[in-house]
Amino acid sequence: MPAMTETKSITADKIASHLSQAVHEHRLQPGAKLREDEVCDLFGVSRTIVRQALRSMEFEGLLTIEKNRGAFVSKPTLKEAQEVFQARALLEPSTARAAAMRANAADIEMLERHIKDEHVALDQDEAGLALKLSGDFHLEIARIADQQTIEQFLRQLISRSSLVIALYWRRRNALCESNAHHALVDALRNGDGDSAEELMKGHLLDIFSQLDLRERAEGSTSLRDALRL
Amino acid sequence: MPAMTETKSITADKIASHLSQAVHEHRLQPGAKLREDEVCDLFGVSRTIVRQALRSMEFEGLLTIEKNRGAFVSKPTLKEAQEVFQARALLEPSTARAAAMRANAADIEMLERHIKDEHVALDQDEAGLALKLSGDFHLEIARIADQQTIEQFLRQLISRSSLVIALYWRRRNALCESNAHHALVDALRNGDGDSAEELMKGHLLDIFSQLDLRERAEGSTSLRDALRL
DNA sequence: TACTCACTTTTTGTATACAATATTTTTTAT
DNA sequence: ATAAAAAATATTGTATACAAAAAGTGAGTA
Repeated sequence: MPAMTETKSITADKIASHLSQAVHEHRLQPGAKLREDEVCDLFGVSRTIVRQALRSMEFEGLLTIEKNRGAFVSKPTLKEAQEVFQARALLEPSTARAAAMRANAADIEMLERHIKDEHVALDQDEAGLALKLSGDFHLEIARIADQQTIEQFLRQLISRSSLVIALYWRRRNALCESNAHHALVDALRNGDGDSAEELMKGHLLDIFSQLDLRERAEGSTSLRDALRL
Repeated sequence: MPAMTETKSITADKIASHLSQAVHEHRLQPGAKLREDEVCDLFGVSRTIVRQALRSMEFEGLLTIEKNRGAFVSKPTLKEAQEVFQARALLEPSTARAAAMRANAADIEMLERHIKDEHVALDQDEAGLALKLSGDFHLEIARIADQQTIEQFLRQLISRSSLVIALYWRRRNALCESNAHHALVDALRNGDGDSAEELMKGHLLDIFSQLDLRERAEGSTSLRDALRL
């Protein structure tokens, strides 16, 4: 259990956070099963805590728990995929506008660092990490907009987006969005709410248009490998 | 707690549902504590199940669980109240539009029954029940629109709205919204998406404008809490 | 009276034991 | 050899026991 060492209090939240990261980075693929005992061994806690973590991930939409069968990484259907991006299209543009009105220098700097990290990840062929960072970028905008309720919904939507992308993304290697993110940061820096809103709208449409609507084959992964523990 | 007799399988969901209903109907007020043992006795299950139920209600925003202190009915702050209605304003109008495009005769009939039940509840001075039914009306529209993701968010938002209303509602006895609901049903029946969207937008603004935005005097048990912080 | 400190009781947090269900393996019959 | 049935194993679901923390109680003191 290398990574998880000697942090005295391993809480359900931390376990959920680790597992979520693995799902976001596509090290745990949709359909993968998370056995309770296995997670217990990896983190050194009892099933009580692990079950809390899994349950919270179910609420976020990352896992689907089937009674008496266990917890599996969710496999969003096509309809769910569409709904996720429809919901994002309703929430994010106006949030971007609000963020443009509130962003300060520190916010802008943080966003730029985000984009830079994303580039680094892509250069190192860490597509999963880049995807995670890209999602965080969107969350960061909600944080800047100071809209906690929407941020909370967005967290769920972005989690599900990650699953959708794992299942339906057309070109695995080309995550070309950094341009859009750059333009968004420019709009925020200039306090240009109109542009920010429009750019976000277009950006979401752009992502959605790159999804492949056919059903995808499954992949299976070892839990231990996926977590790199 | 009349109903919970006999049923062989008392699941966490059912407990959460019962408790949620009580919160929605304002029989359980914001700040009220839900002791685990008490709920156990009421429903005749172990704490394991009760804790699941409480946890799920926390995710929905109905409860706030404080470590080592217990579960309390949430007390949304003013900012949260505003955020809830801002989020609803983003999600519900376009959902109403979509519903207008899809509603069939059975849907319309169900909505009309809803309104009728609401009237009956008001006539019998069951303001809490009327409020619950009013929330369900909004959820029903999301169901008709066939937008499960948005429906799920709306469920949380309406739950929180109920708490907001418990804390910030101006005139306790006048829940005058049935007119707005009637007009909405008309628009849905006519398949008039534009009207449905506009009516919903206005309806939400109307509700929000009836909230009292001053901080509320604390209720019975909360003095000790206030001093503590 | 008002306050504090120690002690007792109550309540929540976690681990574990046991029960119920699902899965896998073995056995048996055709 | 294949397929069905049965046993064995593995995994999840629930209850309970114990630990840790908070809340409550009361004696003692200024």
